[in-house]
Amino acid sequence: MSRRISDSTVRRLSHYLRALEELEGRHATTVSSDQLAARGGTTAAQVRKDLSHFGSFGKRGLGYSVAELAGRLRRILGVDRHWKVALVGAGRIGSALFEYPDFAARGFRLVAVLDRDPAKVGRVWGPVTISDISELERVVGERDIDLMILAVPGDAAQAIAERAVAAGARGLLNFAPTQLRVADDVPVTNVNLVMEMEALSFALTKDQTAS
Amino acid sequence: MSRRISDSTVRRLSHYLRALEELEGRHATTVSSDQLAARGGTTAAQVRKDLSHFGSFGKRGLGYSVAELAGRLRRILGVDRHWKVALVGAGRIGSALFEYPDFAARGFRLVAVLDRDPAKVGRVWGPVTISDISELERVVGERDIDLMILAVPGDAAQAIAERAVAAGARGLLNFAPTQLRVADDVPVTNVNLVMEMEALSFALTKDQTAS
DNA sequence: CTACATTTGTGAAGCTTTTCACAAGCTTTC
DNA sequence: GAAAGCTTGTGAAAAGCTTCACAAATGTAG
Repeated sequence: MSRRISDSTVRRLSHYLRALEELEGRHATTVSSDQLAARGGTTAAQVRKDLSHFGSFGKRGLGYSVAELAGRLRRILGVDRHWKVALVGAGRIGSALFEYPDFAARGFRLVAVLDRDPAKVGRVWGPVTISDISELERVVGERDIDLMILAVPGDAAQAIAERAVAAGARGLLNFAPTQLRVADDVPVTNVNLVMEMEALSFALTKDQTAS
Repeated sequence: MSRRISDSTVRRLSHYLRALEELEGRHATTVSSDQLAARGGTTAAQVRKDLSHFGSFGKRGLGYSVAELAGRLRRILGVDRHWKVALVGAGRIGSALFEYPDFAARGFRLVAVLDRDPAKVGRVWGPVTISDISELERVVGERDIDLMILAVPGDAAQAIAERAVAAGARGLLNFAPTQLRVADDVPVTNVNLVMEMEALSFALTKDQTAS
Protein backbone atom coordinates (compact mmCIF):
# COMPACT_ATOMS: atom_id res chain seq x y z
CA MET A 1 0.00 0.00 0.00
CA SER A 2 2.98 2.25 0.31
CA ARG A 3 4.28 2.23 -3.26
CA ARG A 4 3.99 5.44 -5.20
CA ILE A 5 0.81 5.71 -7.19
CA SER A 6 1.17 7.10 -10.67
CA ASP A 7 -0.73 10.13 -11.91
CA SER A 8 -2.46 8.07 -14.54
CA THR A 9 -3.73 5.66 -11.93
CA VAL A 10 -5.16 8.51 -9.87
CA ARG A 11 -6.93 9.92 -12.89
CA ARG A 12 -8.44 6.56 -13.64
CA LEU A 13 -9.63 6.24 -10.05
CA SER A 14 -11.53 9.48 -10.57
CA HIS A 15 -13.09 8.00 -13.66
CA TYR A 16 -14.08 4.86 -11.85
CA LEU A 17 -15.68 6.85 -9.08
CA ARG A 18 -17.71 8.86 -11.54
CA ALA A 19 -18.84 5.68 -13.27
CA LEU A 20 -19.75 4.12 -9.94
CA GLU A 21 -21.81 7.13 -8.96
CA GLU A 22 -23.73 6.84 -12.17
CA LEU A 23 -24.30 3.16 -11.44
CA GLU A 24 -25.44 4.01 -7.93
CA GLY A 25 -28.01 6.31 -9.50
CA ARG A 26 -29.32 3.39 -11.49
CA HIS A 27 -29.43 1.19 -8.42
CA ALA A 28 -26.89 -1.27 -9.79
CA THR A 29 -25.49 -3.38 -6.97
CA THR A 30 -22.43 -4.97 -8.51
CA VAL A 31 -20.08 -4.20 -11.35
CA SER A 32 -17.23 -6.15 -12.95
CA SER A 33 -13.82 -4.78 -13.85
CA ASP A 34 -14.84 -5.29 -17.45
CA GLN A 35 -17.83 -3.01 -17.15
CA LEU A 36 -15.87 -0.37 -15.30
CA ALA A 37 -13.18 -0.53 -17.94
CA ALA A 38 -15.64 0.07 -20.74
CA ARG A 39 -16.91 3.25 -19.11
CA GLY A 40 -13.49 4.56 -18.26
CA GLY A 41 -11.97 3.85 -21.63
CA THR A 42 -9.44 1.36 -20.32
CA THR A 43 -9.06 -2.39 -19.86
CA ALA A 44 -10.31 -4.80 -17.24
CA ALA A 45 -6.78 -5.78 -16.26
CA GLN A 46 -5.91 -2.12 -15.76
CA VAL A 47 -8.89 -1.59 -13.49
CA ARG A 48 -7.94 -4.53 -11.34
CA LYS A 49 -4.31 -3.50 -11.19
CA ASP A 50 -5.25 0.05 -10.24
CA LEU A 51 -7.49 -1.11 -7.43
CA SER A 52 -5.02 -3.72 -6.26
CA HIS A 53 -2.66 -0.97 -5.10
CA PHE A 54 -5.10 -0.18 -2.32
CA GLY A 55 -6.36 -3.58 -1.28
CA SER A 56 -8.76 -6.12 -2.69
CA PHE A 57 -12.33 -5.01 -2.81
CA GLY A 58 -13.95 -7.44 -5.19
CA LYS A 59 -15.47 -10.87 -4.99
CA ARG A 60 -14.20 -13.44 -7.42
CA GLY A 61 -16.85 -14.67 -9.74
CA LEU A 62 -19.08 -11.71 -8.92
CA GLY A 63 -17.29 -8.42 -9.27
CA TYR A 64 -17.36 -5.36 -7.03
CA SER A 65 -20.12 -4.02 -4.84
CA VAL A 66 -20.97 -0.66 -6.37
CA ALA A 67 -21.71 1.01 -3.06
CA GLU A 68 -18.69 -0.40 -1.30
CA LEU A 69 -16.23 0.35 -4.06
CA ALA A 70 -17.57 3.89 -4.42
CA GLY A 71 -17.08 4.40 -0.71
CA ARG A 72 -13.57 3.02 -0.82
CA LEU A 73 -12.64 5.20 -3.75
CA ARG A 74 -14.02 8.29 -2.06
CA ARG A 75 -11.84 7.51 0.89
CA ILE A 76 -8.80 6.78 -1.23
CA LEU A 77 -9.22 9.96 -3.24
CA GLY A 78 -9.90 11.95 -0.11
CA VAL A 79 -13.32 13.16 -1.23
CA ASP A 80 -15.12 11.67 1.75
CA ARG A 81 -14.64 15.00 3.49
CA HIS A 82 -14.88 18.70 2.75
CA TRP A 83 -12.00 20.75 1.46
CA LYS A 84 -11.84 24.46 1.95
CA VAL A 85 -10.83 26.17 -1.21
CA ALA A 86 -9.86 29.75 -1.95
CA LEU A 87 -9.91 31.26 -5.41
CA VAL A 88 -7.43 33.94 -6.40
CA GLY A 89 -8.44 35.91 -9.45
CA ALA A 90 -12.03 37.00 -9.95
CA GLY A 91 -11.75 37.34 -13.71
CA ARG A 92 -13.55 35.35 -16.35
CA ILE A 93 -12.07 32.01 -15.48
CA GLY A 94 -12.34 32.63 -11.78
CA SER A 95 -16.00 33.46 -11.98
CA ALA A 96 -16.70 30.41 -14.14
CA LEU A 97 -14.98 28.20 -11.59
CA PHE A 98 -16.80 29.80 -8.74
CA GLU A 99 -20.13 28.76 -10.14
CA TYR A 100 -18.96 25.34 -11.21
CA PRO A 101 -21.51 23.02 -9.63
CA ASP A 102 -19.38 19.87 -9.73
CA PHE A 103 -16.86 21.26 -7.25
CA ALA A 104 -19.44 21.54 -4.53
CA ALA A 105 -20.81 18.11 -5.37
CA ARG A 106 -17.43 16.56 -4.58
CA GLY A 107 -16.87 18.45 -1.38
CA PHE A 108 -14.69 21.26 -2.66
CA ARG A 109 -16.09 24.35 -0.97
CA LEU A 110 -15.12 27.72 -2.32
CA VAL A 111 -15.07 29.77 0.83
CA ALA A 112 -12.98 32.75 -0.25
CA VAL A 113 -12.27 34.80 -3.34
CA LEU A 114 -9.41 37.26 -3.71
CA ASP A 115 -8.49 39.76 -6.39
CA ARG A 116 -6.07 42.61 -6.77
CA ASP A 117 -8.47 44.89 -8.63
CA PRO A 118 -9.89 47.44 -6.16
CA ALA A 119 -13.00 47.67 -8.31
CA LYS A 120 -13.77 44.02 -7.62
CA VAL A 121 -12.83 43.92 -3.94
CA GLY A 122 -15.91 44.12 -1.78
CA ARG A 123 -18.25 42.69 -4.36
CA VAL A 124 -20.46 39.94 -3.11
CA TRP A 125 -20.51 36.61 -4.95
CA GLY A 126 -23.24 34.53 -3.41
CA PRO A 127 -22.11 33.76 0.11
CA VAL A 128 -18.62 35.17 -0.38
CA THR A 129 -17.26 38.71 -0.48
CA ILE A 130 -14.20 39.34 -2.62
CA SER A 131 -11.15 40.24 -0.54
CA ASP A 132 -8.12 42.22 -1.55
CA ILE A 133 -5.09 40.15 -2.43
CA SER A 134 -3.20 41.81 0.41
CA GLU A 135 -5.50 39.91 2.77
CA LEU A 136 -4.30 36.57 1.44
CA GLU A 137 -2.37 35.54 4.54
CA ARG A 138 -5.20 36.50 6.86
CA VAL A 139 -7.86 34.78 4.76
CA VAL A 140 -5.90 31.55 4.39
CA GLY A 141 -5.16 31.46 8.08
CA GLU A 142 -8.54 32.44 9.46
CA ARG A 143 -10.66 30.37 7.12
CA ASP A 144 -8.32 27.44 7.32
CA ILE A 145 -7.88 27.10 3.57
CA ASP A 146 -6.68 23.72 2.29
CA LEU A 147 -6.50 24.29 -1.45
CA MET A 148 -5.94 27.37 -3.55
CA ILE A 149 -7.02 27.92 -7.11
CA LEU A 150 -4.82 30.35 -9.01
CA ALA A 151 -6.66 32.02 -11.85
CA VAL A 152 -4.28 34.91 -12.23
CA PRO A 153 -1.91 36.15 -14.94
CA GLY A 154 1.28 34.20 -15.39
CA ASP A 155 3.57 36.85 -14.01
CA ALA A 156 1.67 37.00 -10.71
CA ALA A 157 1.30 33.27 -10.14
CA GLN A 158 4.66 32.37 -8.60
CA ALA A 159 4.53 35.11 -5.96
CA ILE A 160 0.97 34.26 -4.98
CA ALA A 161 1.78 30.57 -4.83
CA GLU A 162 4.62 31.25 -2.43
CA ARG A 163 2.49 33.42 -0.20
CA ALA A 164 -0.33 30.90 -0.24
CA VAL A 165 1.93 28.04 0.79
CA ALA A 166 3.65 30.09 3.48
CA ALA A 167 0.22 31.00 4.85
CA GLY A 168 -0.83 27.37 5.06
CA ALA A 169 -2.38 26.30 1.76
CA ARG A 170 -1.60 22.64 1.18
CA GLY A 171 -2.25 22.23 -2.53
CA LEU A 172 -2.56 24.40 -5.64
CA LEU A 173 -4.59 24.26 -8.81
CA ASN A 174 -2.81 26.53 -11.24
CA PHE A 175 -4.41 27.99 -14.35
CA ALA A 176 -1.49 30.26 -15.15
CA PRO A 177 0.88 29.12 -17.90
CA THR A 178 3.76 29.00 -15.46
CA GLN A 179 5.67 26.17 -13.91
CA LEU A 180 5.24 26.92 -10.22
CA ARG A 181 8.07 26.12 -7.87
CA VAL A 182 6.94 25.23 -4.39
CA ALA A 183 8.00 22.80 -1.68
CA ASP A 184 7.92 19.15 -2.72
CA ASP A 185 5.17 18.27 -0.29
CA VAL A 186 2.75 20.76 -1.83
CA PRO A 187 0.93 19.13 -4.73
CA VAL A 188 0.34 21.31 -7.74
CA THR A 189 -1.81 20.48 -10.70
CA ASN A 190 -1.70 22.63 -13.77
CA VAL A 191 -4.51 23.36 -16.18
CA ASN A 192 -3.21 24.94 -19.31
CA LEU A 193 -5.82 25.43 -21.96
CA VAL A 194 -3.47 26.59 -24.65
CA MET A 195 -1.44 23.45 -24.15
CA GLU A 196 -4.53 21.32 -24.62
CA MET A 197 -5.36 23.10 -27.84
CA GLU A 198 -1.80 22.67 -29.01
CA ALA A 199 -2.06 18.96 -28.40
CA LEU A 200 -4.96 18.88 -30.86
CA SER A 201 -3.13 21.06 -33.30
CA PHE A 202 -0.09 18.79 -33.10
CA ALA A 203 -2.13 15.65 -33.62
CA LEU A 204 -3.74 17.09 -36.72
CA THR A 205 -0.53 18.52 -38.08
CA LYS A 206 1.29 15.24 -37.66
CA ASP A 207 -1.45 13.41 -39.54
CA GLN A 208 -1.03 15.79 -42.42
CA THR A 209 2.69 15.16 -42.57
CA ALA A 210 2.23 11.41 -42.48
CA SER A 211 -0.17 11.27 -45.39
CA MET B 1 10.69 11.09 -37.64
CA SER B 2 7.80 8.71 -38.03
CA ARG B 3 7.71 7.12 -34.60
CA ARG B 4 4.74 7.91 -32.42
CA ILE B 5 5.26 10.89 -30.18
CA SER B 6 4.02 10.53 -26.63
CA ASP B 7 1.54 12.89 -25.05
CA SER B 8 4.02 13.92 -22.44
CA THR B 9 6.52 14.88 -25.11
CA VAL B 10 3.93 17.05 -26.84
CA ARG B 11 3.10 18.79 -23.61
CA ARG B 12 6.73 19.50 -22.99
CA LEU B 13 7.10 20.91 -26.48
CA SER B 14 4.38 23.41 -25.58
CA HIS B 15 6.32 24.32 -22.49
CA TYR B 16 9.50 24.81 -24.45
CA LEU B 17 7.73 27.02 -26.94
CA ARG B 18 6.35 29.20 -24.19
CA ALA B 19 9.77 29.49 -22.61
CA LEU B 20 11.31 30.37 -25.96
CA GLU B 21 8.75 33.07 -26.57
CA GLU B 22 9.62 34.59 -23.24
CA LEU B 23 13.28 34.48 -24.19
CA GLU B 24 12.50 36.07 -27.53
CA GLY B 25 10.88 38.90 -25.61
CA ARG B 26 14.12 39.41 -23.76
CA HIS B 27 16.10 39.31 -26.97
CA ALA B 28 18.03 36.23 -25.98
CA THR B 29 19.64 34.69 -29.03
CA THR B 30 20.62 31.23 -27.83
CA VAL B 31 19.54 28.85 -25.12
CA SER B 32 20.92 25.53 -23.88
CA SER B 33 18.94 22.41 -23.16
CA ASP B 34 19.85 22.97 -19.54
CA GLN B 35 18.23 26.38 -19.45
CA LEU B 36 15.13 25.17 -21.24
CA ALA B 37 14.88 22.27 -18.84
CA ALA B 38 14.96 24.55 -15.83
CA ARG B 39 12.05 26.59 -17.15
CA GLY B 40 10.00 23.61 -18.17
CA GLY B 41 10.53 21.66 -14.98
CA THR B 42 12.37 18.79 -16.65
CA THR B 43 15.92 17.70 -17.39
CA ALA B 44 18.39 18.66 -20.08
CA ALA B 45 18.53 15.11 -21.39
CA GLN B 46 14.78 15.05 -21.70
CA VAL B 47 14.76 18.27 -23.69
CA ARG B 48 17.33 16.93 -26.11
CA LYS B 49 15.55 13.62 -26.46
CA ASP B 50 12.23 15.35 -27.09
CA LEU B 51 13.69 17.54 -29.78
CA SER B 52 15.66 14.71 -31.33
CA HIS B 53 12.41 13.09 -32.46
CA PHE B 54 12.00 15.88 -34.98
CA GLY B 55 15.52 16.49 -36.16
CA SER B 56 18.58 18.18 -34.75
CA PHE B 57 18.26 21.88 -34.28
CA GLY B 58 21.10 22.74 -31.94
CA LYS B 59 24.74 23.55 -32.28
CA ARG B 60 27.12 21.59 -30.12
CA GLY B 61 29.01 23.77 -27.73
CA LEU B 62 26.54 26.59 -28.19
CA GLY B 63 22.96 25.48 -27.71
CA TYR B 64 19.85 26.34 -29.71
CA SER B 65 19.02 29.50 -31.59
CA VAL B 66 16.00 30.87 -29.75
CA ALA B 67 14.35 32.22 -32.88
CA GLU B 68 14.99 29.16 -34.97
CA LEU B 69 13.89 26.67 -32.34
CA ALA B 70 10.74 28.67 -31.63
CA GLY B 71 9.94 28.63 -35.33
CA ARG B 72 10.55 24.92 -35.59
CA LEU B 73 8.39 24.20 -32.57
CA ARG B 74 5.57 26.33 -33.93
CA ARG B 75 5.70 24.29 -37.09
CA ILE B 76 5.91 21.00 -35.25
CA LEU B 77 2.99 21.89 -32.99
CA GLY B 78 1.02 23.25 -35.90
CA VAL B 79 0.63 26.73 -34.44
CA ASP B 80 2.29 28.46 -37.37
CA ARG B 81 -1.16 28.82 -38.88
CA HIS B 82 -4.68 29.73 -37.85
CA TRP B 83 -7.21 27.24 -36.62
CA LYS B 84 -10.89 27.91 -36.82
CA VAL B 85 -12.58 27.01 -33.59
CA ALA B 86 -16.23 26.75 -32.64
CA LEU B 87 -17.46 26.81 -29.08
CA VAL B 88 -20.53 24.88 -28.05
CA GLY B 89 -22.04 26.01 -24.78
CA ALA B 90 -22.30 29.69 -23.93
CA GLY B 91 -22.45 29.16 -20.20
CA ARG B 92 -19.97 30.27 -17.61
CA ILE B 93 -17.08 28.20 -18.85
CA GLY B 94 -17.86 28.91 -22.46
CA SER B 95 -17.87 32.63 -21.93
CA ALA B 96 -14.61 32.49 -20.00
CA LEU B 97 -12.99 30.57 -22.82
CA PHE B 98 -14.35 32.93 -25.40
CA GLU B 99 -12.52 35.83 -23.85
CA TYR B 100 -9.38 33.90 -23.13
CA PRO B 101 -6.68 36.04 -24.72
CA ASP B 102 -4.06 33.31 -25.04
CA PHE B 103 -6.12 31.35 -27.56
CA ALA B 104 -6.01 34.17 -30.07
CA ALA B 105 -2.32 34.70 -29.40
CA ARG B 106 -1.59 31.16 -30.54
CA GLY B 107 -3.74 31.27 -33.63
CA PHE B 108 -6.88 29.63 -32.27
CA ARG B 109 -9.70 31.78 -33.63
CA LEU B 110 -13.10 31.42 -32.06
CA VAL B 111 -15.31 32.07 -35.03
CA ALA B 112 -18.58 30.56 -33.86
CA VAL B 113 -20.54 30.03 -30.67
CA LEU B 114 -23.52 27.74 -30.31
CA ASP B 115 -25.97 27.11 -27.52
CA ARG B 116 -29.25 25.31 -27.08
CA ASP B 117 -30.84 27.95 -24.88
CA PRO B 118 -33.18 30.10 -27.02
CA ALA B 119 -32.61 32.98 -24.63
CA LYS B 120 -28.93 33.04 -25.56
CA VAL B 121 -29.28 32.43 -29.28
CA GLY B 122 -28.95 35.66 -31.23
CA ARG B 123 -26.88 37.41 -28.59
CA VAL B 124 -23.80 39.10 -29.90
CA TRP B 125 -20.43 38.29 -28.34
CA GLY B 126 -17.94 40.67 -29.86
CA PRO B 127 -17.63 39.70 -33.50
CA VAL B 128 -19.73 36.54 -33.13
CA THR B 129 -23.46 35.95 -32.86
CA ILE B 130 -24.59 32.94 -30.90
CA SER B 131 -26.27 30.32 -33.10
CA ASP B 132 -28.76 27.70 -32.14
CA ILE B 133 -27.34 24.24 -31.64
CA SER B 134 -29.55 23.00 -34.48
CA GLU B 135 -27.37 25.05 -36.80
CA LEU B 136 -24.28 23.06 -35.84
CA GLU B 137 -23.89 21.24 -39.16
CA ARG B 138 -24.37 24.41 -41.19
CA VAL B 139 -21.99 26.46 -39.05
CA VAL B 140 -19.25 23.84 -39.07
CA GLY B 141 -19.55 23.42 -42.82
CA GLU B 142 -19.87 27.05 -43.84
CA ARG B 143 -17.25 28.46 -41.54
CA ASP B 144 -14.92 25.58 -42.14
CA ILE B 145 -14.43 24.74 -38.48
CA ASP B 146 -11.31 22.77 -37.58
CA LEU B 147 -11.68 22.38 -33.82
CA MET B 148 -14.64 22.28 -31.53
CA ILE B 149 -14.72 23.15 -27.86
CA LEU B 150 -17.43 21.35 -25.93
CA ALA B 151 -18.47 23.25 -22.83
CA VAL B 152 -21.80 21.50 -22.39
CA PRO B 153 -23.33 19.21 -19.77
CA GLY B 154 -22.07 15.65 -19.70
CA ASP B 155 -25.25 14.10 -21.03
CA ALA B 156 -25.19 16.27 -24.16
CA ALA B 157 -21.51 15.91 -25.00
CA GLN B 158 -21.46 12.59 -26.84
CA ALA B 159 -24.27 13.51 -29.23
CA ILE B 160 -22.75 16.88 -30.03
CA ALA B 161 -19.33 15.33 -30.54
CA GLU B 162 -20.76 12.91 -33.07
CA ARG B 163 -22.56 15.65 -34.96
CA ALA B 164 -19.49 17.87 -34.93
CA VAL B 165 -17.27 15.16 -36.33
CA ALA B 166 -19.81 14.15 -38.95
CA ALA B 167 -20.06 17.79 -40.01
CA GLY B 168 -16.30 18.08 -40.45
CA ALA B 169 -14.71 19.07 -37.15
CA ARG B 170 -11.29 17.49 -36.94
CA GLY B 171 -10.49 17.72 -33.23
CA LEU B 172 -12.34 18.20 -29.94
CA LEU B 173 -11.56 19.87 -26.64
CA ASN B 174 -13.99 18.40 -24.17
CA PHE B 175 -14.88 19.98 -20.84
CA ALA B 176 -17.65 17.54 -20.04
CA PRO B 177 -16.87 14.75 -17.57
CA THR B 178 -17.55 12.15 -20.23
CA GLN B 179 -15.31 9.80 -22.12
CA LEU B 180 -16.16 10.71 -25.70
CA ARG B 181 -16.16 8.00 -28.31
CA VAL B 182 -15.27 9.22 -31.76
CA ALA B 183 -13.31 7.91 -34.73
CA ASP B 184 -9.67 7.14 -34.00
CA ASP B 185 -8.38 9.85 -36.29
CA VAL B 186 -10.20 12.60 -34.39
CA PRO B 187 -8.01 13.77 -31.52
CA VAL B 188 -9.84 14.54 -28.30
CA THR B 189 -8.36 16.21 -25.26
CA ASN B 190 -10.29 16.28 -22.05
CA VAL B 191 -10.23 18.93 -19.39
CA ASN B 192 -11.84 17.74 -16.23
CA LEU B 193 -11.59 20.17 -13.39
CA VAL B 194 -13.03 17.91 -10.74
CA MET B 195 -10.44 15.31 -11.63
CA GLU B 196 -7.66 17.85 -11.17
CA MET B 197 -8.98 18.78 -7.76
CA GLU B 198 -9.24 15.12 -6.85
CA ALA B 199 -5.60 14.65 -7.78
CA LEU B 200 -4.75 17.27 -5.15
CA SER B 201 -7.08 15.73 -2.65
CA PHE B 202 -5.54 12.33 -3.24
CA ALA B 203 -2.00 13.61 -2.87
CA LEU B 204 -2.84 15.24 0.44
CA THR B 205 -4.81 12.31 1.73
CA LYS B 206 -2.04 9.88 0.92
CA ASP B 207 0.46 12.05 2.79
CA GLN B 208 -1.75 11.91 5.83
CA THR B 209 -1.90 8.14 5.72
CA ALA B 210 1.83 7.85 5.31
CA SER B 211 2.69 9.93 8.35
C1' DC C 1 -22.00 -32.37 -3.37
C1' DT C 2 -19.85 -31.86 -7.82
C1' DA C 3 -19.18 -29.63 -12.07
C1' DC C 4 -19.33 -25.38 -14.38
C1' DA C 5 -19.22 -20.58 -15.36
C1' DT C 6 -17.46 -16.30 -13.72
C1' DT C 7 -14.37 -12.91 -12.26
C1' DT C 8 -10.81 -11.36 -9.16
C1' DG C 9 -5.90 -10.61 -7.82
C1' DT C 10 -1.24 -10.90 -9.29
C1' DG C 11 3.43 -12.43 -10.86
C1' DA C 12 5.70 -12.24 -15.22
C1' DA C 13 6.33 -10.49 -19.79
C1' DG C 14 6.21 -6.79 -22.89
C1' DC C 15 6.32 -2.19 -23.99
C1' DT C 16 7.21 2.83 -23.26
C1' DT C 17 9.48 6.57 -21.23
C1' DT C 18 13.17 8.56 -18.74
C1' DT C 19 17.82 8.83 -17.31
C1' DC C 20 22.64 8.06 -18.01
C1' DA C 21 26.93 8.63 -20.08
C1' DC C 22 29.90 9.75 -23.60
C1' DA C 23 31.61 10.48 -28.37
C1' DA C 24 31.23 14.10 -31.69
C1' DG C 25 31.16 18.79 -32.96
C1' DC C 26 31.32 23.74 -32.45
C1' DT C 27 33.56 28.08 -30.53
C1' DT C 28 37.02 30.52 -28.26
C1' DT C 29 41.57 31.27 -26.58
C1' DC C 30 46.28 31.35 -26.78
C1' DG D 1 46.27 25.60 -35.44
C1' DA D 2 46.13 22.96 -31.28
C1' DA D 3 44.02 22.76 -26.78
C1' DA D 4 40.30 23.72 -23.72
C1' DG D 5 35.62 24.30 -22.62
C1' DC D 6 30.92 23.65 -23.65
C1' DT D 7 26.84 21.45 -25.30
C1' DT D 8 24.45 18.51 -28.49
C1' DG D 9 22.69 14.01 -30.15
C1' DT D 10 22.10 9.29 -29.10
C1' DG D 11 22.73 4.37 -28.01
C1' DA D 12 22.24 1.72 -23.82
C1' DA D 13 20.59 1.04 -19.15
C1' DA D 14 17.15 1.85 -15.83
C1' DA D 15 12.70 2.77 -14.33
C1' DG D 16 7.91 2.82 -14.90
C1' DC D 17 3.52 1.39 -16.79
C1' DT D 18 0.39 -1.78 -19.21
C1' DT D 19 -0.98 -6.18 -20.83
C1' DC D 20 -1.10 -11.08 -20.41
C1' DA D 21 -2.39 -15.23 -18.54
C1' DC D 22 -3.74 -18.15 -15.03
C1' DA D 23 -4.48 -19.93 -10.23
C1' DA D 24 -7.73 -19.09 -6.67
C1' DA D 25 -12.15 -18.01 -5.12
C1' DT D 26 -17.04 -17.38 -5.47
C1' DG D 27 -21.70 -18.35 -6.98
C1' DT D 28 -25.04 -21.34 -9.62
C1' DA D 29 -27.13 -25.35 -11.59
C1' DG D 30 -28.04 -29.99 -11.62
